[in-house]
Amino acid sequence: MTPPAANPDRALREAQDRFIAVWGQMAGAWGISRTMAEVHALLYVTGEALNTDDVMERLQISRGNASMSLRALVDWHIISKVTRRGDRKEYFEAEQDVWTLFRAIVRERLNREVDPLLANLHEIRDMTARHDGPREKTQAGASTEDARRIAEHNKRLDEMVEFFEMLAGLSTQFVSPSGKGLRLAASLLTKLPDLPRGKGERLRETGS
Amino acid sequence: MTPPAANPDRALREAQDRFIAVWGQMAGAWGISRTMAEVHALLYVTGEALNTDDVMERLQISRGNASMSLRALVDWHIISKVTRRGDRKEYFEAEQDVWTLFRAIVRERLNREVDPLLANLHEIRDMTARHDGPREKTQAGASTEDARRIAEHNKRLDEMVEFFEMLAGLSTQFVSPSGKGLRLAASLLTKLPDLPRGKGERLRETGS
DNA sequence: CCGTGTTTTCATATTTTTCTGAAACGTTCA
DNA sequence: TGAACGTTTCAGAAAAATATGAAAACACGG
Repeated sequence: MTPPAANPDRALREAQDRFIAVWGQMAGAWGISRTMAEVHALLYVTGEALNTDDVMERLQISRGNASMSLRALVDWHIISKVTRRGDRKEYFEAEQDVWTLFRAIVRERLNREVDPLLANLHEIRDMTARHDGPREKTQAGASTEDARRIAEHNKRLDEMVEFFEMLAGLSTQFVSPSGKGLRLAASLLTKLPDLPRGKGERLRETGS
Repeated sequence: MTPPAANPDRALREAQDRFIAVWGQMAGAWGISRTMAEVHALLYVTGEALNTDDVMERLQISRGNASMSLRALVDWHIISKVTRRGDRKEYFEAEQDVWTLFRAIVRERLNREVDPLLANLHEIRDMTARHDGPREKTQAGASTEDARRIAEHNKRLDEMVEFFEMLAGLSTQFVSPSGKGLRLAASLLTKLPDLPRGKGERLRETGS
């Protein structure tokens, strides 16, 4: 499956290609398209600044596709445009620090996915806000039963909102200033086995 | 866009539908298909145990689709099969604790995505292992230049491997025993502003 | 304001993913 | 064993996501 590869150049090229393929498969995990991931992989793994034609050629994709993908990656802030004096072409290079890369991805997904989700959850929660207390019997029927079901519904939503707010807050820490939160995460790993529960700090209890 | 909804039942139903829609949009983020997410949302938001026909009807999907989705969700361990005495139908109910749900998802993605990725990265790293040191000039050409490029390549891969090993380790903590790691994460949030950097702590360890 | 080299756009084509529905397959109970 | 019920499978249909490529839009230098 992996022929020894005679000379260094060949080995390097093969390793790069394989990295690109593997990274491409992770596309789903990053929430980007396969090709985008491959373009990023190429830029990352070569460490060079490449132009659209380089990318087209190496990845065998169309100009339009390359252009779109590169732009999207720039929007994601994980590659950046580089211009060379005396050369009208635009070059692109990938962020080389893995942590920075990861931070950018988390930040972006936070903005694109978690924030909107939270907004929606809040709205949804409000839809049944007025109905939950032991209020008047809005209709004839079993208002008590209704109230119970709605109360449970609201509890579920509240828990979910709380959870995602926690997640968003945590991610923001991870992401913001200079990524110090991340280092923390790493250090956690090494000293976690016996975790330092700060104080009484129960965060809920969610009895099913 | 959101009519006040006269009676409680109606409000509840609308809130549920909207939750299902919103959750369905997050499907990509969880790495599952839209319908799967909707089915899960339905089970979660109603809090009831439903059978295939209930799901088909409420979501307006085919039997095959419902069956597939339910099974996949069971495989993901985020819903479970429930059998009722004296009823031949199979019912399904969703895990109601958000943290448990999240843990299940993380665990699953760890197994399905991160672990294979790490295996691949290691293999890829090995492809250029023999070429990196200031070794013999395998071929005629500029072996020094080759060596430099390969050394850089290896450095990039090593960093990436290290990163994902950290991530895998961290996630495992998050996920494993009884989710104690998660509680920790939450508490972090509340006391992070001034983070407790342990020591010089360069993350490393992880030797393959 | 042209000419040349480059990038962007976008309608159309292609590929991939997801869904459907009906047949095949189990199970249980008389 | 076989009728009644229920679940799973899967080939083909439908839908969604991606890619292509040629034309339009840009950007300069002259």
